[in-house]
Amino acid sequence: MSRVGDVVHSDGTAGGEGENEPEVDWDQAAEQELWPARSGPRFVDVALKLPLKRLFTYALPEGACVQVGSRVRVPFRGKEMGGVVFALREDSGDVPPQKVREIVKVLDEGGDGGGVVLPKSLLELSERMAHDYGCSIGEALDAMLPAAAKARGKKLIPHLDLGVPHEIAHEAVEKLEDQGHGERARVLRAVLEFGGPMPTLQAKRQTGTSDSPWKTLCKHGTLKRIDIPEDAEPLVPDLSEAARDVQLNDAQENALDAIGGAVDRKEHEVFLLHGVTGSGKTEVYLQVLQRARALGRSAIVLVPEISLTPQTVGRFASRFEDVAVLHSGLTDAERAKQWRRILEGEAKVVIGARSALFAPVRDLGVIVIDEEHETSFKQDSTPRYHAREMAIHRAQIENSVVVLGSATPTLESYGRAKRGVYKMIELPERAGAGTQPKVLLEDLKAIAKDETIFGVPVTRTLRNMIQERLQAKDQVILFLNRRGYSPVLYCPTCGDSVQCEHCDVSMTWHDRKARLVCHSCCHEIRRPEMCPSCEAPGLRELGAGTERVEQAIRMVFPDAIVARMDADTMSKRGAHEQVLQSFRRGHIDILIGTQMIAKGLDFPDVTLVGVISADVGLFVPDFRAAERTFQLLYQVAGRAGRGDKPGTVVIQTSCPDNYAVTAAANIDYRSFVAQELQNRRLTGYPPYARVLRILFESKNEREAKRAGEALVGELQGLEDARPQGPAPAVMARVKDRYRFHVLVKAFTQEAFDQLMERLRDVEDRSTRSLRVLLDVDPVSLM
DNA sequence: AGCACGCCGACT
DNA sequence: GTCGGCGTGCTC
Repeated sequence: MSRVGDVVHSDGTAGGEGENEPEVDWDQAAEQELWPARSGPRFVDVALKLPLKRLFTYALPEGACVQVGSRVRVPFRGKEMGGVVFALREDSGDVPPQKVREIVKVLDEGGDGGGVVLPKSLLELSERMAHDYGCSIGEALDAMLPAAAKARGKKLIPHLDLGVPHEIAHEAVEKLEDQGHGERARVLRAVLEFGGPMPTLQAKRQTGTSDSPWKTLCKHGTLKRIDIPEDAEPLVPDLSEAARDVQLNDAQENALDAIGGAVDRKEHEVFLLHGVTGSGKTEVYLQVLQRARALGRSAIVLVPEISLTPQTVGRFASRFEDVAVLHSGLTDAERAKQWRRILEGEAKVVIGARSALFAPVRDLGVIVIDEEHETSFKQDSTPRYHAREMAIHRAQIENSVVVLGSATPTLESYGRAKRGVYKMIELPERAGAGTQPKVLLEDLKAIAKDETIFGVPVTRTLRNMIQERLQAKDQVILFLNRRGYSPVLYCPTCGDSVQCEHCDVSMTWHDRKARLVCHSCCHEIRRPEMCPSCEAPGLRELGAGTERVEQAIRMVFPDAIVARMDADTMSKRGAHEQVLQSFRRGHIDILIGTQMIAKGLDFPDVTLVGVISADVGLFVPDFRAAERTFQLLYQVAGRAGRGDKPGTVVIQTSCPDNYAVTAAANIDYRSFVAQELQNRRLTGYPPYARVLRILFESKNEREAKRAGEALVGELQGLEDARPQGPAPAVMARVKDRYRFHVLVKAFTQEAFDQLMERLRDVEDRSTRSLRVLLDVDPVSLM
């Protein structure tokens, strides 16, 4: 009997009884390069971007050429639709000939014409995704292909170039700054630093400005607008970090040997690179990529969306010539272009967020998944795939190596590595200068009255340490994973708090905006004069968010330069980069923020990190609550002492005995994982089981609950599977819809497969009033 | 998904 | 008498 955590082998597709079940013999498909055959009617099975789990058969027009993987346009229900050819056939099968219609247009002919089609490996992967996550092949392909794979033709891209000599432009920047024309100054500086014609779009994004600043500068002649044909555009312009090979330490060297060896041998293997923060994982990735490139093989690097900064990208881009960067900021046309470059073999190293996994590179040597534990690798809309799992499948198909890197691996990955399904590689020490920071736990239960400032707990220890760092001209990061001013507005008379009228959550008070905001549905209201339930006046702010922390810190340290970074202050494009740049240049003393600042930032002058409260999220009824708290605290702590100076971390908490908190305080992954594995074993959660979640949503509470009950009833008596619920989801009501979920745990692979077979089509139970959603291996129970 | 068909209740 | 709610079925 296979263990539930071992699902990394390909077991083929589900048995198909349907008339045109998407079953393709890929080896055979590869042999059919010469198509069309000389005679006979020809048909193709096409996957359409619909939630329909079957393919549709179309006739091939006289003289047309297609291959498996060609994109086509077909008539469907009176409309034209895009699709992908999934199989070629001699006859129309069970479909009556009069029903079969003809393809309208073939977008990729393939074959000798020099055209390119989707690589077979990606088609196979789409089949895998459809199978594993219960979606249609069309939906899977839709998630894999760029939005506008159709965009073509060379258009002119507007660029900005200096209209005056360098020195004069420099002077102009300063003049503009003095005159208070900050926006114009920033744009001009950006172009100046770019060192050549800069795409107007990029200039706007980087500086977070509108059209008017650059237009004014053009009018004055300081800048001039020039149009450059699409092709000539540089692809990765921002090479901020210099290219140099770093000397690896012994641990890194061993890691490189092991991983690089597998790459050299063209073997499929998965490595878990478990390295403490600052242990130099990135340098290992880079040299592994070099090994792959030296063999002419390609590579894909997946990073969490938030780490896709110019710094990260620059580090990869400066080391390789042929890099393509795929990030969410690209327009459809830009994305399509990068995709095309990759498809045509021009770019062989791809770096990007989740969906970059599907970049159509050939001869894939290695896939790196950095920060493997990040939940952003799981897509939160259909198809709800996990990029880590799909990466392993792709690597199996293409005989490539996967490197999963993290300081705090998920229990799933750690469990598999421990059992030898993955190869574990440890980097136990910080590379280069940094040493692990000293961590202090401050008990908020024992806090004195004068240690609460404006409702924000700032213990004497934390306060003194901030003071010290300010004097030493070091920098401080203060972390609280909750935005807004206060998460609750409560009534001292009756004890109720203001709830969202559409959701079952307290509304968060935003002082700057002077609005009450629901963080679940974004509904906003003005602050009520009196309590909505008892009509008593005098509603009070309870608890603290980053906005309130900012207020308190400015109060206590009036001379410090304080900046806040959270979803509220970072809405403008480019704002993120701008704050980080000022911080890097030392223009900010104290940076306050949410998890946005917890990850990946590398600032050598930060010698103190304060966690205002470690408790946020600890009591969410989700089996991953402890894991997430630990990861977050560990990552934040890792921001301190990255340079030569030693760092200190102060964690304020009401739960100083909680194992997730203490393990993070000791920077001890092992003790956390040992404890958490024990809990997971006792409660029957991953890695000891795989979980399927079925969510039922309806405006009628009873309807949602009943649908859940019906499903649980049907799933009784299965071996090695345990359905539980229905229970209200962590968010029990959102936008007036009641939400219940059923969790099903499968303890063996066989049980899981059986369950998946039964639940493959649960979403079809959706009606006008009831929404049913299937989530395989959920990362959140919200 | 999106759209047509067809079935029952409550209105000008 | 119709209008319109919603369940059912189909799309090559």
